[in-house]
Amino acid sequence: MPVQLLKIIEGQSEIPLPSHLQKENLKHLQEGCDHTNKYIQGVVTLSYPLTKLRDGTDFFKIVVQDSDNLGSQINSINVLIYGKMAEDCAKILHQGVKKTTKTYETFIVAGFKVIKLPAAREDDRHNCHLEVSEEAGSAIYIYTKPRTTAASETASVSVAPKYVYTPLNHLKDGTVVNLYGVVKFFKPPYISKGTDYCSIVTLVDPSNVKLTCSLFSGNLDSLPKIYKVGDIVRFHRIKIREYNGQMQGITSGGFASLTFDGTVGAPVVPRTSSRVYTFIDEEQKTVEELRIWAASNISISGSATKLSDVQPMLFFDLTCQLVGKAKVDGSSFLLKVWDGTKCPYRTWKVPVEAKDLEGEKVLLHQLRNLAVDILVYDNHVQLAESLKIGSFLRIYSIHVKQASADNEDVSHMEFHLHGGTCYGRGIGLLPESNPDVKELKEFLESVNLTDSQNMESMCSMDIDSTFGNVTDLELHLQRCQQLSVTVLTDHQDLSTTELKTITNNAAPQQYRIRAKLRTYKPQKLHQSVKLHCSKCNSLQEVPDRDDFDFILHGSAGTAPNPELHNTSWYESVTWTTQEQKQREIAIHFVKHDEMLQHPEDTLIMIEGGTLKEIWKLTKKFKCVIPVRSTEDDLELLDLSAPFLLKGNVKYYGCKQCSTPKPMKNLSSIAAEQQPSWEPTEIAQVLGIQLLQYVFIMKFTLVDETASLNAYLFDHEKFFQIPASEILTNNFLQEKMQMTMNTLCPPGRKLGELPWLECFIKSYNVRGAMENQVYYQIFDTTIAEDVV
DNA sequence: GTTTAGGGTTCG
Repeated sequence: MPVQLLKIIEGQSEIPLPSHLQKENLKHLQEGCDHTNKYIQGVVTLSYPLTKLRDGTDFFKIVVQDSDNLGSQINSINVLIYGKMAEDCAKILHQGVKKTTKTYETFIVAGFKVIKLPAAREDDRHNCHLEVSEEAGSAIYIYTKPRTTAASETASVSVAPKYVYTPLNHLKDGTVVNLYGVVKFFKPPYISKGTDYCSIVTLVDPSNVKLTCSLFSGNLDSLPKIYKVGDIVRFHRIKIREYNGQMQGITSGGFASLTFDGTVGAPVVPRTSSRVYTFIDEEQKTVEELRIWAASNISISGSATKLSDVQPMLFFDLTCQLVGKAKVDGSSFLLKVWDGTKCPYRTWKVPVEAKDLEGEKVLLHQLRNLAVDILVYDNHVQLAESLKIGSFLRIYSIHVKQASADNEDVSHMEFHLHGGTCYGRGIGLLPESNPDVKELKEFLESVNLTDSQNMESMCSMDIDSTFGNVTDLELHLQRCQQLSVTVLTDHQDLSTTELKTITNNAAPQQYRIRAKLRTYKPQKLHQSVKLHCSKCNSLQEVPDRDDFDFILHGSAGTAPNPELHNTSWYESVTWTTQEQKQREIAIHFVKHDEMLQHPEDTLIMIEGGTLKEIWKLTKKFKCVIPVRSTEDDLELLDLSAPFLLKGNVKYYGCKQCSTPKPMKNLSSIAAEQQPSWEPTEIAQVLGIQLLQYVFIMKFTLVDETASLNAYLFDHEKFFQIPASEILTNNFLQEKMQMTMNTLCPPGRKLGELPWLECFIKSYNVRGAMENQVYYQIFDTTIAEDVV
């Protein structure tokens, strides 16, 4: 960038220094300190002729004296100016010298690099010198006093210092800094609600401090070209502000960035839009060091998903080629993409009119079994419309949703890119030079399209080979340093025990361990939910809806007994259905203070209802208890059926340990000041031993010394998801699946699995022949940032 | 010259 004369100011008033700059005393200058927000002020006591270095760079040397500290022993410093700036500076200074005495020049420099000289000086010069070189950024201000010239002027010239980079734990509010960081999270550039593109980037560095930056630019190209978590960025002139008690970065004037692949060993080639940037050996070293740090401190999960690997109820990032696109309606847009692999599930086809579909018809036909439809919504539509057929994309956080259409008996997979930018949801355009694109292109070219009948044999590229360049050092660091995906909720003072020691010891004992989750059972997570009786310690499967339906059918044969209707504590309504086989239904509304309550506060008992009817009633009423009539009282159904339905949860009682009591015991709860209708309380008055929903899983844990199987027995604490709600809540199922994918990412080598810190206890189980030692995980939970 | 967003998944 050419050097510019930025400002000429009349009069003697203030020098227009940026507010973040602070004056630095010469004696405080030290090599290696961050002087990004400091300036040195003095007078130019000596200037040498402008010369050229051997490589043709202009070079200008001056001596600056700190006039406020003349008495100080060291009050001068050499300032070396390189490049176009040297030329401009020489011009201004020498012009000034002609008009006046040189000591009238006030010289201010900011954004310099402090270089320590090899030997101590004998004179009054500083034992460091300042280096400033050519590039946009920091500045030199030269101020000429008015009495010496008719029109005094302050000239500011852009100067490139050798940049100083601030670690993320040293950021201060209101400063403008240069920094390096590893990308921990990012949102690819999207169109903001203002006038610019926006990209959100969260960085970390070895100080382990995070910084989230909001980057804005009207020019897409000037935002950092980040393609994946783990990329390394260098930001110049980012403004630091405090927001909600945390530092935040935001683009300021002159913001510039470089982005590097974060892979250890990959060439250090910056991605940037600016044609001119500084990049020297020292900076290459910084990038390489950050890569090694990141390899063991940043988890890169889910980055390698291919269409052949997708699982329902998951969000994933897909690197793919665009082969078709179509407008669907105002708020959604269709992208047809492929990555050469075949999705193992039936995938949906979004109906669009042929005339609206853009793309090569022949290719689209050839790829009919390989390309998938991704429907993008809302804010992503505009970007999607602008994409060119054939381009390579990374689509972030696609939602895989299992669904079935009314006219289909088999479910299919849908791919949605929902509106908003949560979790980095968005579309990124990858250049052909991207290594992942090169690999993908090669793979796509190897796909034989005439073989489309035999697509099932096609699988994703060998994941091991993708990670082939993981060095021994990196593996070692991973073993030593990687942050755990689980955390302990107690006993933090206990030290870690190796698995081999544990398997050699007698039970019972408690241990803290650090291990990786090699595999777990059941893989189908819904199968991990069981019912547990805390009294007899039995476990049973959660009855399915057919069991309940069967019991309801059986009890429908018993007609409601009219003598039991309308008592002191409930009001009854009955009717007969108009179906072919008539059915009598009675609903008993439990009263409070002899009054009926709002439905959402009311417990009802129902006789003769079907599964569907009962389910509908649970939506409206606080609690539903299915009952049947006997000669002299209402009673619960068989305990294979839920004795209570509340919200989404069916509550069951233990057949062994329950001794059902009369329903009228409920009236004691109804008489409470504000009946809460807690399932535990209802169970208690009805003589029911309540069964608890639990997750039971078997974790195969390994460390460097051994492997052992530990059971997870969890109501809610480990996953932070209530086991009681997982079966009826699609969202929670997805959350649990994602948690397990983080703990045990599919298709990874052992070295790439994250660490888990857990407590386990060993215990003996008496078998017919001998004792067996089992292990159970306890006082452990998923780390906060995992899901 | 200011604003945008300010990470933490879902209407479809």
